Amino acid sequence: MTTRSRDDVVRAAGRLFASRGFHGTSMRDLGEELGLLGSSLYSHVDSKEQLLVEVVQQGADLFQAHADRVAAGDAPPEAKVGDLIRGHIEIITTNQDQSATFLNEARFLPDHARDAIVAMRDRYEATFRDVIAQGIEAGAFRQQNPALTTIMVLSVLNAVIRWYRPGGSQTADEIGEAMVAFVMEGLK
Amino acid sequence: MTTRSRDDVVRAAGRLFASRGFHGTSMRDLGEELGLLGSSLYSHVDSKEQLLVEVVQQGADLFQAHADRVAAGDAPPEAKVGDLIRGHIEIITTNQDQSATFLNEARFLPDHARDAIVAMRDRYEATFRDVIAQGIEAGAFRQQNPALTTIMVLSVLNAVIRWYRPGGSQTADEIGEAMVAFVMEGLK
DNA sequence: CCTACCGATCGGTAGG
DNA sequence: CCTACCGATCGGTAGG
Repeated sequence: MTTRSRDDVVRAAGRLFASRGFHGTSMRDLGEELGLLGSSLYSHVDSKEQLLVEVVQQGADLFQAHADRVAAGDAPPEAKVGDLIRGHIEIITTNQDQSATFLNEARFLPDHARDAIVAMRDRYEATFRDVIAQGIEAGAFRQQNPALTTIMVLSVLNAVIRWYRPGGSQTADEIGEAMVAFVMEGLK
Repeated sequence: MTTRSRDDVVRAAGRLFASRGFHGTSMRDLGEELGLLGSSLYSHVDSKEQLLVEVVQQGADLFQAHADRVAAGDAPPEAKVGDLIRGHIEIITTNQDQSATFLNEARFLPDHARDAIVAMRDRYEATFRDVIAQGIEAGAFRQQNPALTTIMVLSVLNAVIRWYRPGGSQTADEIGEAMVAFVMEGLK
């Protein structure tokens, strides 16, 4: 094995934070995962907290970038909702470590970083909510409370990180399409 | 403040495990929460792990007892689904600490205890699935995959622990009824 | 990236 | 329930 890059360290941190939790992972655990000593990690990063910040930020960025892309498009609300869902599932299933760390460990972030992540999550939710509200206004969806609907939709989508396993009975795409069908049925 | 009972210790453990996580809670933290030293806790319990086992078990028992009660009744499947949902939300909203610890920290249980909890959760899911399957068979619900539907329904219900706050804009009962309405719409 | 540490904190025990 | 500890482990640093 050759020498490790900073990115290798962050990626390994995501893996361990996702499976053992931030507080359940020691710097020595992380070193072992990479074949080096815990103390050697400090030539790549300043602190354990910094690793958490970066992994969570990566997760948040993936979701936000995707939502911005969909929101900027000119598709009708119905199509946008489908794209939002498909993208969300794709991100979770292909970036499980960052997604799980973002969804489960963000609460352990230091105050400043946590505030920033909460703001991003709120903006992400707002994107869903706005598109759903537009669909209601356009008459494509039935009358309903867009805020509550958004929470419920994201609950189902986020829970996928809890039960999805690559190589399981359903592919990531199948799950995405099942989620789209499920949500569309609820919206109309 | 008078002397603490073993039950006080378990309850306080639930509070801290729910908010800081199992690995983010030290026995000294827990002692402080109760106004005594960490070492004094060992006159009430054998280990920190034992506390986790008990809190998670309490959570699991609440859900399971409720599901068994509904399943044993002779109401039609449609009514049973509503009762299962209402009870689930009521347990989460009135036992937030045990519910959060059960839902978020069970993965940190020692192997033997975790296996038992996973088995209980599977049985709980099976109760939902069976009632939904009965509803489909009876023609009350549309044709669908009961296993996938159950996962999605429980995803929405379990996520309530993440956003419900007592004294918020919606009462626990209102949330329960909103969940029943949402799920019923999806089932039919 | 390792050697060799540091002070702080961890879960837990003996004895009262 | 406290006093007084224990060995192990924690995040992190200095110096090479």
